[in-house]
Amino acid sequence: MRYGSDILNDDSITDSANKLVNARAKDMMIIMCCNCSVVYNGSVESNIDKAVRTVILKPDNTLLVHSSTDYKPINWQKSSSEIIVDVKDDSLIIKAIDGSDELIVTCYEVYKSIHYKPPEDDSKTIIGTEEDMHNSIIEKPSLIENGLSNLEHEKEISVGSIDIFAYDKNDTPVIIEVKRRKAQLKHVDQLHRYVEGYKDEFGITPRGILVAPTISNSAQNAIQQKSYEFCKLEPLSII
Amino acid sequence: MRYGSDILNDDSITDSANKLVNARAKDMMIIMCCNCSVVYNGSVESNIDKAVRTVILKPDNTLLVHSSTDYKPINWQKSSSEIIVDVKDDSLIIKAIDGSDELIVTCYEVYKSIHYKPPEDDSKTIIGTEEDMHNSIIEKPSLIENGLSNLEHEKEISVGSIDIFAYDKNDTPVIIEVKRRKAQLKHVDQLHRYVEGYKDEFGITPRGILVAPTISNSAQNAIQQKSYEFCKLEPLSII
DNA sequence: CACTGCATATCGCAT
DNA sequence: ATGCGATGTGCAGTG
Repeated sequence: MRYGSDILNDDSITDSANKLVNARAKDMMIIMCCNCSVVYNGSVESNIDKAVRTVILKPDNTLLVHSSTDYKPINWQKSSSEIIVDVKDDSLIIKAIDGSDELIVTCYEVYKSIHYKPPEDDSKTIIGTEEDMHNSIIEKPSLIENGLSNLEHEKEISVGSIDIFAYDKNDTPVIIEVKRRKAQLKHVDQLHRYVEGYKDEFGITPRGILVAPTISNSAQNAIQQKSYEFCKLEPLSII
Repeated sequence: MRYGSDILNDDSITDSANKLVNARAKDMMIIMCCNCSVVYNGSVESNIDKAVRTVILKPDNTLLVHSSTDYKPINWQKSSSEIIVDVKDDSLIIKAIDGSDELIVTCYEVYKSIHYKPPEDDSKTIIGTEEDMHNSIIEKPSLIENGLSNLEHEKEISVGSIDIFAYDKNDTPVIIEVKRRKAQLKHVDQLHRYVEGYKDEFGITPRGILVAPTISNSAQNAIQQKSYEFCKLEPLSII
């Protein structure tokens, strides 16, 4: 029963280790179904007990340990890590070290492995980002309101970078903060910082406009309390 | 050459699909090395061209498509999705639908698969979180300063939840915001919101203290400009 | 190197 | 369901 519920041990630990090292030398993707425990020591410390999991070791040195639930790996190390493979006490040990961050995967049995040579590059085209919203507004400022002029993208002030800066029809400066998802309190905070920073730096009180597809009730309250404005804009409606 | 650089096609698409459906019915983890293209339509739209990648389908309906680089999958759908498996035009199609979010993985060839029954639960113990810092402060307020009293954890006010609220030796209210990483401008924003909110709600001006292992220069400037305070605390030093 | 800010962020928890 | 806030957030872009 090759792919059945009984897990068959294909190789000895030594064989698995040799195959792994060979695959690494050829920049291959490595996926292992194995019985393993994991220790992480970094800015936090974590432990997971011995169990069957999926270990992925990518040619860029990313190391992922996936459990049977969730989007996120149960443990991982980023591509900036150094990989050290070793056999000790009949276990296959994969260490991924990134400065003082250390991830150690100890594999007691390797049940199945997949090794393959990945494509050289693997790109993704994506539409509907916040950047797309910026570009639409710059091209067509009337999406926000009529009469906006002298638009600046990513205007740097002392307390950060304003998404879009402009002047309205009365020549009042306008600070526009754009979000691709529902606007929340922290986004009002961010707009508030830019408005206060601009005031401190230039001595003029600008308008503040939060642009997003929707806004939470408390963010709406904060907007009103501070006399800012909200402007509804859907990321995918403007392509 | 079983795990070599030549990728051997194990099964027909129909066989792969049947095995996949069987494994799903048994709540198994499914990993496939396959030649696939992916389309995502949700709050953004994305496309990736046909190439060899790693597809993981978890029993909780998480669907991940991993490329050969990076921590993040190149495409994915969260566990809240519904999974539909189909065969069409000699391709294996996996759809993961979550409301109006739709991820479609089209597999043209399945080179290798791993199916296994995962452990029932797979927990992780972790030390050094922000919550650990909270608990240490509550147990020993002198980590911040001497004379703090009447500590409240997660005190709710109208504009959010204060990590730790207390009174100092002069009975002045103190708002403490804790971070486990380097404090940044947005964290000063957050503290600022709580301080202003408290002022509006209770008519008393509280002190504001940001607690973190380090702080960025601009955050330090903002702290001083607003007469808040910074208190250095390492997450792992207080266990 | 430090720092800001986006992300299909995800995820937990409380209302 | 809505919404806030942490995350070992990761990661690109900028100065």
